Amino acid sequence: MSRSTTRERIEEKADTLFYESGFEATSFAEIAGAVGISRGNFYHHFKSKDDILDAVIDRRMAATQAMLESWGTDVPSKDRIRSFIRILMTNRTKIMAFGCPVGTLTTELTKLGHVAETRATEIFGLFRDWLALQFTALGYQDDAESLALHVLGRSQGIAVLACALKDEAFLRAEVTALEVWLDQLPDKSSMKG
Amino acid sequence: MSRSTTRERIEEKADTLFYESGFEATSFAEIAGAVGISRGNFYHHFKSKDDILDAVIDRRMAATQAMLESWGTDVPSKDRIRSFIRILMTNRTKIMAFGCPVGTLTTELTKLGHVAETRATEIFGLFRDWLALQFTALGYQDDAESLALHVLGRSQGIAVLACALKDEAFLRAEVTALEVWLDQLPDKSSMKG
DNA sequence: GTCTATATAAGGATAGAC
DNA sequence: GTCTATCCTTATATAGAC
Repeated sequence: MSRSTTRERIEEKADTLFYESGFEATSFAEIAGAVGISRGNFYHHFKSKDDILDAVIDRRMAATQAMLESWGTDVPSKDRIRSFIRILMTNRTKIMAFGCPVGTLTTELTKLGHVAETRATEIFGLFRDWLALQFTALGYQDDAESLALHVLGRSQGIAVLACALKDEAFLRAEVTALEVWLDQLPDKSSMKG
Repeated sequence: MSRSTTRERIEEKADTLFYESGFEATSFAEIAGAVGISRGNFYHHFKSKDDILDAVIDRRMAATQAMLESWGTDVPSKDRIRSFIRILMTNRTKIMAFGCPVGTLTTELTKLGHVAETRATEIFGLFRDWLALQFTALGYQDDAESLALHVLGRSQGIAVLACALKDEAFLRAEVTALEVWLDQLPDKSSMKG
């Protein structure tokens, strides 16, 4: 039973700062200040800024995996998809302030031409594959991936615009619209052969 | 008949670089290099980096206005909305490489806590108001703004995900889906009273 | 209006004492 | 494992010659 290590605390604060201020705009000084250590100590735990970015992406991958698993396998597939859509509501305050952590990071890394872009995009891959699994379970074997990307795309659009316009009413209305779309999608899983 | 001034050429190159590399990651040296002038000359035309950002936003506002006007008033409203949706197809190469210029700039400025965020968001406002006008013309007086934001949101989502995944098939499929949604929206403009 | 030279600050990264 | 001190580079911005 160990309390969190310095390395973990650095990852944690960097994760938050990268999300709220962006990767490039976040300096070592700010991370060090947030953790409460000196800049020099920093390099005992990470060898470069790219190194900590890798660690943050690892963290987010693991957190995403854990979240998807927490939504279980014993509930109806539509309820699991609904859990995904509801993230927008649960995290609405942060989303309206800073956008979606996944979308905004990949966008930034793309513009920077950063090598970690590919790894950041893999977080989208986790959501896509998990959603595709749910749509497959609903009987949409051939369209599972398109449907997964549709839900993912709609969610990203809601996050971008809700953040730009600081419009919670828009966010709520679009989440409801997406849930209605899901409700109306026929469950084909019982139709065999 | 004057050829483009140095100031105009700076705005032009800065506009492109801010889009492709991001505002913060773009240095004066890069802009100066692209224009073919020295860094010192720069400050004869703009007093700061924020000053050029203002000019770039002005440019984009004007370009947006001009584009919306170019779509005319003498064609059916649905065709005008379709013109908006088709931007995603027309600009698909750039969108898949760098995302939507409006969405990515507002997102970045939000994270930077930059004062120009509000002005950048006004570009979304131009699209929203113009789209709302078209939906009003279709007879959706009460829902015009929600419908406008729905189209704007869907478009932003398509841009973010197509860029992250570099997936043109996804972009094409979602543009088609949005056009189908528009086609199926009943024209209520003839029902008076 | 354009240039070179320079001021000033900040950021990433390293060395070495404790 | 943490600190202070320092190096190197880059960035914004200014001064002043041409």
